[in-house]
Amino acid sequence: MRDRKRLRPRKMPKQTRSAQTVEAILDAAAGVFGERGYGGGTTNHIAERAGVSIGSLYQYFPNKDAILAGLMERHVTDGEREMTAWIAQAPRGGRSPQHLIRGLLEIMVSDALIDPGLHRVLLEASLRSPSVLEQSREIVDGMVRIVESALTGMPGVRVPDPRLASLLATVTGFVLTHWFILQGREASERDRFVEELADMLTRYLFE
Amino acid sequence: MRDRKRLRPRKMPKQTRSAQTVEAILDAAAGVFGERGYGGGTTNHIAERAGVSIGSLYQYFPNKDAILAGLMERHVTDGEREMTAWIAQAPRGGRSPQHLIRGLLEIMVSDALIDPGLHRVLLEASLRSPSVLEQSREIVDGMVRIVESALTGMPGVRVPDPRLASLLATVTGFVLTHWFILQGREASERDRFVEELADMLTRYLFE
Amino acid sequence: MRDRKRLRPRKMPKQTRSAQTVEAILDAAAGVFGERGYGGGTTNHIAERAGVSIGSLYQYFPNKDAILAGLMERHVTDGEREMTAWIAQAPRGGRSPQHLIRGLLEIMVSDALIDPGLHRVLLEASLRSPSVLEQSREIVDGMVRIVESALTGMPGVRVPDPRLASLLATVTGFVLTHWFILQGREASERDRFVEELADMLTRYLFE
Amino acid sequence: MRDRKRLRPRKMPKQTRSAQTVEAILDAAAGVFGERGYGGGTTNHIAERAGVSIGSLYQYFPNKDAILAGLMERHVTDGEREMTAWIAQAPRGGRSPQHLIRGLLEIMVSDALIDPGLHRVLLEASLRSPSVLEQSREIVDGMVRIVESALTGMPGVRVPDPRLASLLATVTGFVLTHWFILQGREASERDRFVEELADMLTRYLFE
DNA sequence: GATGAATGAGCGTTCATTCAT
DNA sequence: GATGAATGAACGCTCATTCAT
Repeated sequence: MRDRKRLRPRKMPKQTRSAQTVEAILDAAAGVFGERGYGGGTTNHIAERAGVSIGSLYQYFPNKDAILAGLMERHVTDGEREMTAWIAQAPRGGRSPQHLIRGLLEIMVSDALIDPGLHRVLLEASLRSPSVLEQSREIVDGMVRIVESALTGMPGVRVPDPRLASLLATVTGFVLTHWFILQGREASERDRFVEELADMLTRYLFE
Repeated sequence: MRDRKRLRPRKMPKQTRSAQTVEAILDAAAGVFGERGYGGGTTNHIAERAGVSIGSLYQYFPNKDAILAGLMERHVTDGEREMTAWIAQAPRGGRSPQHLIRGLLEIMVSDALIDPGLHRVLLEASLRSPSVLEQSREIVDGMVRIVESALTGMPGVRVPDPRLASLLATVTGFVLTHWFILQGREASERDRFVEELADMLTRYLFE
Repeated sequence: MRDRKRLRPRKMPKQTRSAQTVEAILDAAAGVFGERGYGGGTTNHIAERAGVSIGSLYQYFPNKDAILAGLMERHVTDGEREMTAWIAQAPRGGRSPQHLIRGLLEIMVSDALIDPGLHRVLLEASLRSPSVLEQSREIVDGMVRIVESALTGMPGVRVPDPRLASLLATVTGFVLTHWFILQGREASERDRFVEELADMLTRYLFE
Repeated sequence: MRDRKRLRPRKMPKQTRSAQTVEAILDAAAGVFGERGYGGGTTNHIAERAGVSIGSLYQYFPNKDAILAGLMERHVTDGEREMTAWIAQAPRGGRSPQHLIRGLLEIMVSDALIDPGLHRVLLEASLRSPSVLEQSREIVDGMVRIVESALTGMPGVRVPDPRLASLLATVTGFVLTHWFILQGREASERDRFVEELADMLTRYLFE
């Protein structure tokens, strides 16, 4: 219940200046959390780095968790858009399922590589706070729906329950790519790993 | 450097009383961390619940993180033993690879079900603290080795690189089962999910 | 390294309110340390006596030692000003060297008499913490320079090395007066002692 | 009143083994306090370094301060013996007062040089604890008596009040040499300083 | 709206000392 | 006598959050 606080920003900034402030705070928070973790990054650090007063920060975000939620939302939107775009254009190229899947995995990987420190914090947060967990669940659900709709109508699909299969495949892709990034291994290893993962998912989903 | 603090217990308890104290502290910590999270659980809470003074707690554990590490180690030992035992006895029954894999997944699941709250904290900690991450990496490595040795010499293995395949399959099994448990879904769903996961891994590993 | 923490105040108080807060903290610290010693005086005691929250205290002083350093600096500034003023006006009166020296000693004595407990703590601190020792060394250096410039150009000076003599005489005056005060002896004794000390220093410095 | 605890060792060790234990504890305490200061050195450290259990330590010393007092007493006895010996033999050599005084100062200096860290702690303690202050006052009194008896009957003494002069001269010698040592300056400087100090005291005491 | 000084509950941890074994 | 596990009051200090200006 303690964690059920509101996570929405306090005001929907419609004016340019407000939007810029929010953006500056989120940028600063990404940096601070990425470098020092969630517990190690203080709201005062964030405000200072954003160039606003701590009072202003609390005018836009009701509490520290809400900053994290804002970060998560902003971060995830791009990823979803990329995935959708990839799926939409893929059939046109007439490429193999394996190619489709690899492309999705690489979107996830490059997404996580932008700022591994921040990713670690976002994952940590989804374990720590029920409300953030809820949010991350919605994100995964969004991705699952994208994948499910892509699967539907593709030739050679072997799984009897597309919903369950989409869930399993998506979560596997999502969690495994992130797990790998957080290990901090080298780029050469990473390609081998992604390739193998794509192979596993392809064999699972297609005949 | 800050995270490189010693996580080893301060003294190896040789006397019965000491061993009981350590055990009581770990039991209490499992409860406290499981209920309130790592950040929310205080060392004084743990000591109180364990029925020892805070001073005694710090006589056995140099800091809060070390309690978590102790918890992790204790928790993981049982799991590894179970997995090894299962693999050792499986061939005798002449069962299918699918059956072997399902068994391993179920060990992981029941392991995580004992105390989901604690599991959440252990996962969270491995994202938060490099030294705990190191420890969890060793744990996964241990499981990977177990799986790799099981794979070697089994008929019908299709993967060219058993080491990589073991890593991928083990991590997938480990992370996905935990991910699922942490979602708090129902038992009926869970069985379907584990079955599907076993199917995916079997198709990946075997012809 | 542990002792090399910053001792400077955290923020230069520019607003009136802040300056008052800093002043209140220093006043309270003088009282608390004087009564209970450095180790016996807690930062919470100081904050309470100052009528500010412990958080505010730490907004102006990064740690406990810094409060002591602030105290030292504030305390010493007055003393130096008095000594300089005395030396500047002394020649005008055409008084004897003995008179000049007695005056300086009496400034030191009355300085120490304002709050003997605080003086004890300041001396103690300069033995305990290298950084405070550094600060006290600078203070002594300041006094030595004042004395040396006074000595230069006075008639009847017999010492060949004015720098060394100033150091010896100043330290002797400073340390001995403080030592005497800390003995807690009576006022009548004190006058005899200061007189004798002045005699010794005069015979040392002048023909 | 809090500081008026008993500082005497709990038992006068007449048996060899007890005496050895006490000695070992004092040796260990000298090392620990010298290296880490009084506050930084714990009784457990001392016991460990002495090779005895913490329980045994408290069998011989009622509290931490008593260890310091024991250290002070042991340390000072040698110094007094040396000073007495020097004074006793000096007249035989028919040496100058200046020579006598320099010898006394050099005893003090070499005394302090044996372990400057420990000396710092002993001085600090005499500022911190009234009971240790009392003890150090007795020590100084002892030295003053030695000096006074030496002064009596020497030719060329110019001071009218030998008791006061002995006090002033002794304290000056004692405090200044210690002050200088604690500055950590170089040996060459030290000789100049002691010479000058001897000069000052000689001019003060003798015609 | 913006500011930033002020708040204070509560944290992890220490260490002199005791006392059952 | 000797041991060392156990004690627990008390410390310095942090930081999310508020609210008077």
